[in-house]
Amino acid sequence: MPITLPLCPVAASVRAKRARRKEARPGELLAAALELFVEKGFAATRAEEIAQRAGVSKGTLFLYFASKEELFKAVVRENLSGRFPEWRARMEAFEGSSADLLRFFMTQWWAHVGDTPMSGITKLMTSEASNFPELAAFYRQEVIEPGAALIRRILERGVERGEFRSVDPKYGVYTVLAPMLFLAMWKHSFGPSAMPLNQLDPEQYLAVQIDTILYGMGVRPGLTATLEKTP
Amino acid sequence: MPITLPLCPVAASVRAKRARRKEARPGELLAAALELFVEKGFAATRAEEIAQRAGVSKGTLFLYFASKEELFKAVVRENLSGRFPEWRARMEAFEGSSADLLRFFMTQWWAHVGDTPMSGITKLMTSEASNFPELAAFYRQEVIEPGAALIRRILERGVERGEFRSVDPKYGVYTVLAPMLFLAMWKHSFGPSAMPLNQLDPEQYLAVQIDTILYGMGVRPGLTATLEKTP
Amino acid sequence: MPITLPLCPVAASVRAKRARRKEARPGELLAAALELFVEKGFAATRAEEIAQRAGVSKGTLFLYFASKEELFKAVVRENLSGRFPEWRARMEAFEGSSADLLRFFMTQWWAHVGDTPMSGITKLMTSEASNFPELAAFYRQEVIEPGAALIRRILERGVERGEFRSVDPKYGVYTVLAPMLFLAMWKHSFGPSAMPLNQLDPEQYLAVQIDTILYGMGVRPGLTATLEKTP
Amino acid sequence: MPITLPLCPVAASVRAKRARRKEARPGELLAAALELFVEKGFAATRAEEIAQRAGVSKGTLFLYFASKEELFKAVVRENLSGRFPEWRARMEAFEGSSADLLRFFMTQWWAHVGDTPMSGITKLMTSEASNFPELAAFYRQEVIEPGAALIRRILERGVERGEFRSVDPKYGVYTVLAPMLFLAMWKHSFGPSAMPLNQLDPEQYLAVQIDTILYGMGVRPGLTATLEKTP
DNA sequence: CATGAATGAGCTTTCATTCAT
DNA sequence: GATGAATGAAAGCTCATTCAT
Repeated sequence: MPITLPLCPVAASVRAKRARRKEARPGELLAAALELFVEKGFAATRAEEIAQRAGVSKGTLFLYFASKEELFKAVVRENLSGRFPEWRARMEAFEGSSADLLRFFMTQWWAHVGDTPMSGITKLMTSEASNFPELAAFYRQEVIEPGAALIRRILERGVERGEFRSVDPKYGVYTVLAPMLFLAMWKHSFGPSAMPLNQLDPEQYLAVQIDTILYGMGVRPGLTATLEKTP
Repeated sequence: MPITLPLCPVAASVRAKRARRKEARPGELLAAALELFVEKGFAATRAEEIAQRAGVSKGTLFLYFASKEELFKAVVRENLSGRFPEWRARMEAFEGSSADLLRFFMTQWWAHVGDTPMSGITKLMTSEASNFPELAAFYRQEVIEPGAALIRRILERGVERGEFRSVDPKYGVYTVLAPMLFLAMWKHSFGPSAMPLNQLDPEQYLAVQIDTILYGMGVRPGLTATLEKTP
Repeated sequence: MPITLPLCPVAASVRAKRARRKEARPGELLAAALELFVEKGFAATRAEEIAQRAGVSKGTLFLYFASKEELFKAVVRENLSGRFPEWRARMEAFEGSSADLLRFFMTQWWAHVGDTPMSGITKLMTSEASNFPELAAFYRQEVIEPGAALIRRILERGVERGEFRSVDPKYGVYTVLAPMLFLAMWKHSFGPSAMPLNQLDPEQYLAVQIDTILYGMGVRPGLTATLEKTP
Repeated sequence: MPITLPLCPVAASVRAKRARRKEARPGELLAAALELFVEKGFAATRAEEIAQRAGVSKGTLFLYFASKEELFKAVVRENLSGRFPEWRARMEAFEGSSADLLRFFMTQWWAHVGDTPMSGITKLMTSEASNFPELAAFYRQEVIEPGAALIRRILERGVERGEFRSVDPKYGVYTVLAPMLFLAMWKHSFGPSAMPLNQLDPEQYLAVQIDTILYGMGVRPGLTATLEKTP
C-alpha cells in the first residue's frame, strides 16, 4: 500500500519553516531600513537600530547585507529600480492620449512612490548625494536615468503624435520631474511643519501641476488629441 | 624701578590682534559653517574643519557656540535674509506685463539667490528640516511664506489684469516655487556629479520652465499681454 | 500489514552516508585546519573556512572540537610525526663519510619534511609558540629535542672519525638546525611574496648552506674523508 | 635696563611643557606598541591596550598615528629602518679585516636588535607576513632588502680583498642571515620553553655560528687576513 | 548527529566636547 | 579669552560559539 507524499513530512516542514524564516529576514530588514533611513537619513541611522526594528541582532543584518551601503542599495532596488521594467511596460502598453498618459504616469508615481515611504529615499538621496558619491552614482544610474528616460519617451510620444508642442527634449523632462521631486522633498521637509491651513494636498497639487504642464505643452482641456494650429 | 610694560611684546601683539578680531569671530565662524554645511551637510561637517576655515582653533568654536547644533541654528538664523520688503517693493513697482514680471522675478531670484551661496541655505534647510523641526518651522515662516506670498501676488496680478488664465491661487504658487527649489537642490546634489552630457544649464533650465509656466498660464509668446486670442 | 522501513529513503541514505563518513570527520577537519593555520596563522583562520574546506558545517566543527584552540592543539598533536626512530636507524646504518651523511640528512629532511606540508607545522608552531606555551614545550620535547639529538650524533660521528674539526657539541647543532628552520619559515612567510629575482631556490639554498657548514667543519670538497691536510 | 631673555618666561615654559608632553607622546606610544606587538602579535594587540600602556586614551593614539598599521610601520622605522644609514656608514668606515667586520656586524646586530625587543618584530613579521601583505612588503623593502644589501657588501668586500673564498653572492647572504633570523625566532618561540640545561646562550650561539661561517668562507683563526692558497 | 541561522562581545576608527595651560 | 591635547561614547563590521530544528 503506497505511502502518500510527502515522503518525509517532518523534515519537509522543518526545512520549510526554516526556509520561510530565512526568506522573510531580508524583507523585514529592508522594510526596517527603509523606515529608518527615511526617518533619520542614511548616516544618522545606526545599523543596530535597523536590526532591532527588524527584530534581529546586529550580526544578523550583516548576514544578509554585506554593508550598510549595500543595504541601502537593496532598499532602492527593491522599491524603485526593480520596478522600472514593469512601469516601462505599462507605459508602453498605454493606448490613450499622451496627455492622459502623462497624467497616468504622474498619478501612478504618486500612488506607488510619492505616497509611500519611498519618497523619503528620493529626498534623502537629494540631501545626501554629495556625502555618499558612490550611492549617488548608483541612484543616478538606477533611478534618475531610467526615470528621465521614461519621461522623455512620454514627451516624445506626445510630440510624435502631434499632441504636444515641440519642446527641448532635455529640459522638457525637468518640467515633469521638478514637480515630482519637489513634492517628495516638501513632504519630508517643510510639509510637516505647515499650519493646517497651509497644508499642501498632494493630489490637488499634482492636479494643478499636471494641468499647467499640459497647458504648457499646448494641450487644451477637452481638446486632448488636437494641437493648436495657430501661427 | 618700574619695568615697562608690556613684558612680552610678542604676546601683546597677539593679544591686540585677537582683540581686534574678537568681534569678527562669530561672523567668520558662521560664514565658514555655512559653506561647509552646504557642501557636506550637517552631520558630515566636522567642527574642527569649520574652525580651521574660520582661522581659529576648535576650542574657540565652542566658546562662541555651545554645540554644533546651536551653530547650525545660528547659521540659518543669520542667513534669513530680510530682503523681502525690498523685493516686494520692486515687484509692486513693476510696470510691464505680468508675464515679464514673472520672468523678471525668477531670473532675479536666480541672479541674487539661486546662483549665490544663499541657495545653499535653501538646500541645507530642506535637507535638515526633519532633524531640526523648530528651525524648519521658523524658516518656513520667515522665508517660505513671504516668498510664496510674493509669487501669489504676481499670479493674482496676472489674473486680475486678464493676462493669465485663472488658476487655483494656492497651488499655482507651487508651479513657480517647485522649479526654483528643484534647481537649488539639484545644484547642490546631483548636479555637480553629472556627466558633462547630463549637465543641467540653470539659465536654459529656467528659460524652459518659465516658458512652460507662462504657456500653461495661457500666455502665448509674442502675445504677452493678451490671453486666449486663439479660436 | 507492516510498513516497510525506512519511511524516508532519502533521509535514510543521507544518514547512511553520514555514518560512513562519521569517523573520517575529525581527520578531515584536522587536515583542513592544518592547511589553513599554516597559510594564514591561527588568529586569521576562520572556523567556518575550516569547516567548509572539510566539507562540513560550522556547527559540526564544534561538535568534534570544543573550541578553535582545542582544534589547534589537536592539529599540532596529530602532526607530531613519530618517524624519528626510523630516521635514527637510517642514520645509524649510514656507511659513507660523515660529510655525505650530513648532506644526506639535510636533503632527506627537505624531501620528506621541508618540501611537504609538514613544514607548515614547523612554521605554525614557531609562529604561535608564545600563544600556546604548553603546546610549544610539548613540541620542543617531541620534535625539536629528538631532531637535535639526531644532528648531534651526526656531528659527533664526524668528529670521532676525524672528519670534522671539533666543534662545541651543543651549539654545533644549531649550525645545522638554523638553516633548516630558516628555510621552513621563509617558505611560508616572505618567500611567496618575493619578486622573481629575489626568489629563493630551496635546493640551491641548501646546497650553499651545506657547503658552507662542511667547509666550516673543515671538510674540503673532494677531500671528504680527510681533515686539515693543508699546511 | 635690559630685561634678560627669555622675554616671556611663563608663556615659554608653558609652551615648553606642552611641547615636551606632545613630543613625548609618540615615543611613549611607540615603546608601548613595540612591547605589545612583540608580546601578542600584531593582530592580537588591541589599540586600546597600547594606549593604556602608554598612559593615554584610545583616542590619543589615533591623534598621533593614523592607523594601527601606520603605528606598526612607525615602530619598525623608529627601531630598524631608520638606523640603517648609521649602520651602513659604520660598516663602510670599518678598517679591519673582513672577518672582523663580519664578526662586528653580527655582534652589533645582537647588541642593538637581537637582544632588544626589536627582535620580536622580526619574529612577528616572519610569522604574520602572509596575513598582512602590505606590512610584509613594507618590511621587506625597509628592512630585509637593506639588511641583505649590507651583508652582501661585507661578503663582496671580503672576496674583493682576497680574504673570503668566492661564494654565490645571492645565497651567501643567507648564510649570514639565517643564523640571525633563527636566533630572533628562537628567542621568541621555543627558547622560553627550554629547560635550563637546554637554554641557548645567544652570545655563545653567535660565536659558534660566526666561527663556522668564517671557517666556511675559508678564513682560518689566527690567519684572518690571508686566504688559503692550496690548490 | 548535523545543520546553519542567529547571536553579541570585541575590534578599529571617528569626532564633538572638555579643560589645563 | 584662546588653544589644542586629550577624552570616550559611538558606529560599522567580524566571527567564535550556540542551539532550535
